[in-house]
Formats: sequence, structure tokens, C-alpha cells
Amino acid sequence: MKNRVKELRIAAGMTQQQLAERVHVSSRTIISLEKEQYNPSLLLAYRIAEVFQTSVEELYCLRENRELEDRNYEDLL
Amino acid sequence: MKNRVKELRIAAGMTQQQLAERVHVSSRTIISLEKEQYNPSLLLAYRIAEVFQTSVEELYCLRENRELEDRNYEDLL
DNA sequence: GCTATATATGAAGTATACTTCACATGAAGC
DNA sequence: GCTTCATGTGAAGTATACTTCATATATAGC
Repeated sequence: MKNRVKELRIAAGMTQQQLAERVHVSSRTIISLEKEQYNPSLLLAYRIAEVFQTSVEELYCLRENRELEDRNYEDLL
Repeated sequence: MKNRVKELRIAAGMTQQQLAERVHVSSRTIISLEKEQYNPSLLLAYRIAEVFQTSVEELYCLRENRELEDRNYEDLL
């Protein structure tokens, strides 16, 4: 699912490794999230949003993603 | 994880079944979320928040849950 | 008492979030 | 060319989100 993790991480001048440590996951997890290979858990999404002082909704473009969800709901759950 | 699903559902006069249909999951899933047996995916959390016109952060008390997370992080991921 | 509706649990299956380990690539500095 | 650092992938394992089916209990209307 579309997200702003990489964009915000770079803007903050952090490496994937640094972000991973900050939110207590492996760097592989951060890489996978940035490449949109899967979606984070609710808590992880919140931790990342917190690091960048934004909301889960903003970090994961939830309002913008809504129409896509409505079309392909089962694919995204 | 502490949440307001049941509280908001009842305030909205909906049954578990009705909420389940509204967000495209089984009623078993709604029951489990209300009983806090597991946490929803990011998308499901957002769909439910949308029904009640609130944010994921409010629905799941994320700011209030933060200290708990800091203590028992691994348990909650 | 019977039926219907809402809420709840057990069990077993599938999908996916997250892990570690091993390895590959590209860019930068020497 | 060698090293270092950041980024990326494959594979295989564990944990958990979500499913269906079967069943149970409580309440309300008849």
C-alpha cells in the first residue's frame, strides 16, 4: 500500500538501519515496507508515524488510498 | 490492545454483524477485536475508524497506549 | 416452551507480518 | 582495486490476523 516512509526517512536524514532501531524492528522490515511488499501492523505504523511527527493516516495515505480499497478490497486486506 | 470499537459501535446503534458487513470482515473478527484478542490490520483499523468518523489513533488509543508499548514493546508488536 | 437475534468461544485452516542468515549490488573514499 | 556503508533480495521459519463451521448462552417476543 502506498506510503511515505522512504520520503520522510530521507527528509529526516536517517538510514533504514537507524529507523529500524528507532522503532524496534529489523532493517529488512523497513526495506520491505518502503518497497511496499507488505503493510505494517497498526503499532508499527504508529511508531513510524511518531518518529516523523505525523499521523498514521498521513504516513499511509489512507484517505487517498480509499478508492483503491473500495475497488479491490479483498486484495488489500 | 485497548480500543474503543465496542463503545463506538454501541453509541452508533450498530450490531457486530452490521459493523462487520460495513467493513467487509466476518463478525467473528469484530468480536475478537472488541474482546482485544488481537489487533486489526492497518486497513481494517482505518475502515472502522472511518465508520465512526474518527482517526485510527483515537480508535486505538495509540497515544495513551504509548507508555505501555515502551515497557513491553516486544509483547505488543 | 419455542423461535429469533445478538454475543461469544473452540478448532482448524490460510494469508501475511516479521524474523534471521546469507548474499548481491552500487556508490564513495582511499 | 579494495573497503566500507547503504540498500536490496531469496529462503525458511515463527507469530498473528482473519476465515469458516459448529456450538453455546442470554434476552426478548410470542
